[in-house]
Amino acid sequence: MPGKRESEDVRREQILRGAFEVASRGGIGSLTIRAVAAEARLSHALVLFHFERKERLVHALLDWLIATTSVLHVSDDVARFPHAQDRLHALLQQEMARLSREPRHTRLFFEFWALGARHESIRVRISAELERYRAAFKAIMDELLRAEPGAFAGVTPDGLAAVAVSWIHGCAVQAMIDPGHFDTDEYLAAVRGMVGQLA
Amino acid sequence: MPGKRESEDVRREQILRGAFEVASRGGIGSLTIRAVAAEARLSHALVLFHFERKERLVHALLDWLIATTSVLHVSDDVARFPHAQDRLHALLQQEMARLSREPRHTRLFFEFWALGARHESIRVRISAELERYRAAFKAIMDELLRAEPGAFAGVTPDGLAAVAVSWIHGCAVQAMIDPGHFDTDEYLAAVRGMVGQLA
DNA sequence: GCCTATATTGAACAATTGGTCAATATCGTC
DNA sequence: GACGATATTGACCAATTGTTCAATATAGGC
Repeated sequence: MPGKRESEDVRREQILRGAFEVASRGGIGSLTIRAVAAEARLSHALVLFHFERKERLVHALLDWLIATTSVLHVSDDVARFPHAQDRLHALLQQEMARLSREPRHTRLFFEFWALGARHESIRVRISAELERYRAAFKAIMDELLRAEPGAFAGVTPDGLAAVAVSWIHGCAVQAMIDPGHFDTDEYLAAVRGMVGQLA
Repeated sequence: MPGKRESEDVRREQILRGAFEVASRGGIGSLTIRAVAAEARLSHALVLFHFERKERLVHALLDWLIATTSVLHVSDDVARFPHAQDRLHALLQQEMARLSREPRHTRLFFEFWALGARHESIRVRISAELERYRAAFKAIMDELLRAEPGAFAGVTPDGLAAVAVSWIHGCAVQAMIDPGHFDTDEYLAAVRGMVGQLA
């Protein structure tokens, strides 16, 4: 009764897409081997054949999620601004646009984030992503402070980078719970006001 | 074989404390009727007797969590600062201190937050809390902008309030995933630098 | 001290779960 | 076209889950 055969890579991708669909629809809590198999139109035994244990499927899904999410990247459009504060603002705008463009990725990512509080292996993966995020902002903050040296005693690039990450993520969680009450443009205007005053 | 009797209020509180302990230890996903009963040293049937359905226990736990969490309150220590920006900074410091003082409450709250993305009843509860939070900051931002009218074109109190909430929550989620890499003092110094420039 | 109301319990149920395994159809190789 | 390797499957298992229910011990009123 076995159906058509397929290569390992194709099957894994097919299963992971099913897993994303299931987890995205009902949360990680609803992610079961059988639900994933049904979504991918496969037998649940085949899912276990390719991923061995559920835990590994979950971990593979996190990797897949990070890989398929458009990672933070300082695009040419952003990089060509001559002033550091303009680049910062453009980067913030770009990231906020991305979060609202991929709401399912964003929500699922935060679910993994919460899961990471209790699972070491997930925590290190998320933590690494967060670190990359901070590093990207720190680079811009470095320039921002170098342009106006000595003006902000005690304000470090690391501190500013952490603030920038807060903007993105705090903004994401607020928009996640009630998109209606959260005005992106108003928010960005306020941030621009602050950044503008900085330099 | 029934054990000692107890009043409804006492039992519910006992069960909810057990539920918090279980959910806080292993996440909402590990919250089962039997685990809660074991934690509270009761039979699992008694838990259902008092809460009828698991769904209601979960919802009651969220209410309990919000009620027992020291809610945002502009204390006298904060209120007596004459300048709005000093009050804002003191309030931010107070809230960040609270988040790290009650890490288990904070983590569980964010788990409910994620759950709210898919459960209407939970979402409205969380959303209401978030709204109260924003309103408290908006009051301060109002004063802040009134002190310096016309200086920030397009910057609204609502926008600034949303930014303040981002600071708190973005800070919380960063500290949640890797407390080691997150320096609270450095963060606050950066925020102070921005707020100081604002007015 | 009895009696009633009910808080409390263990047993039992069906459903769902992750995981194993032998049977089998499919595919590339000869 | 036969063959061997293996991807694929349904059946099966034990554990856990939420929920129901009859039995029972307890506490308060008489």
